[in-house]
Amino acid sequence: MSSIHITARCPIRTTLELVGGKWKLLILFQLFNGPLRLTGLKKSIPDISEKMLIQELKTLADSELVSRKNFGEVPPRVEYTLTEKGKAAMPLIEAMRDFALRYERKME
Amino acid sequence: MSSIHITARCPIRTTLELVGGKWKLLILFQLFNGPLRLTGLKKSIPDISEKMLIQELKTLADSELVSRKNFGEVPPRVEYTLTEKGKAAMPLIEAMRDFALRYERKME
DNA sequence: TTATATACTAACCTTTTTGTAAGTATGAGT
DNA sequence: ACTCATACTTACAAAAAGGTTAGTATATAA
Repeated sequence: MSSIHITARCPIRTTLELVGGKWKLLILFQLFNGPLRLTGLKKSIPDISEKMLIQELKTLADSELVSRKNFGEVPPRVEYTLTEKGKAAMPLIEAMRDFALRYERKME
Repeated sequence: MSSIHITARCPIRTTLELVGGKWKLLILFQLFNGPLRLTGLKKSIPDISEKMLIQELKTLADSELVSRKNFGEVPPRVEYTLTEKGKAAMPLIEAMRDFALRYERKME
C-alpha cells in the first residue's frame, strides 16, 4: 500500500528498468520452460527481430536475469537459461496475465 | 506456465499496452489511496512533467482504468479516481515490488 | 574449394516516447 | 481593470526504442 514511496529509485521504477520495454518479459517467459538457444527463442517469438533479441538477451544477462552459456563449438552453440533472479519474474508475469484477463472480463 | 502463448495479442502484450511505459503504473499507484486532483498527483510524482501527467491520465481514462470527474468550477477542479479495472492493477504493482525487493535481496 | 549452419556486429534509419516552454480560458476576489 | 488559481493545449525538440539490411567468423561436410 503506502509502503511504496515514489522516489527517484522505488521498487516500481527498479522493476521497470529491469524488465520494462516491449520484449524482455516475453523472452523471460519463454525461458521458464527451460533453456533455449537463439534460434529457439526466435521461433517462439516470431515477430522479434534478431537484433532486438540479441540486444535484449545481453541486457538481461548483464542484469543477471539470464545466463549465457557458450559451448565453444562451430557452428556456434549458445544457450540461454533463467537465473534464480530471472525466475523471480514469474509471479510478475502471472500477475500481468491475471490483470489482462480481468481487464477483458475473461475471468472472475 | 505454458497457458500463455506468445502471439500478436497475448495477455503479456495486452498488459504492456495498458500500463506499459514510464508513468502509468506510478500514477495508478498514487490513486490507490483515493482520488486525487492534478495538483496532488504532480506533488506525489515530483519528476513528471505536467504534459506527461495529463497525457497519461487521458490514456488511462480512455482505457477505463481511471475515471475523470470535472466539477465544472472556476478555477477548474477535476478529480481522478481509480475504476474497478484500475484497482485490478494493484496485485501487479505488488508483484513488481516483490520482484524488485527480491532482485535487490532485501527480502526472500 | 565451396557451401553450410549459427551467433553475432555494425551502420543506418524510422518510430515512439518523453521533455520544455509558452500560451489559453474563466469566475471570483480585490 | 487586474490578478489569481487550475486544468489543459500547442508547437517544437530531444532522447530512447525499435527495425532493416548487410556483413563477420569458422570448423565441418560435400
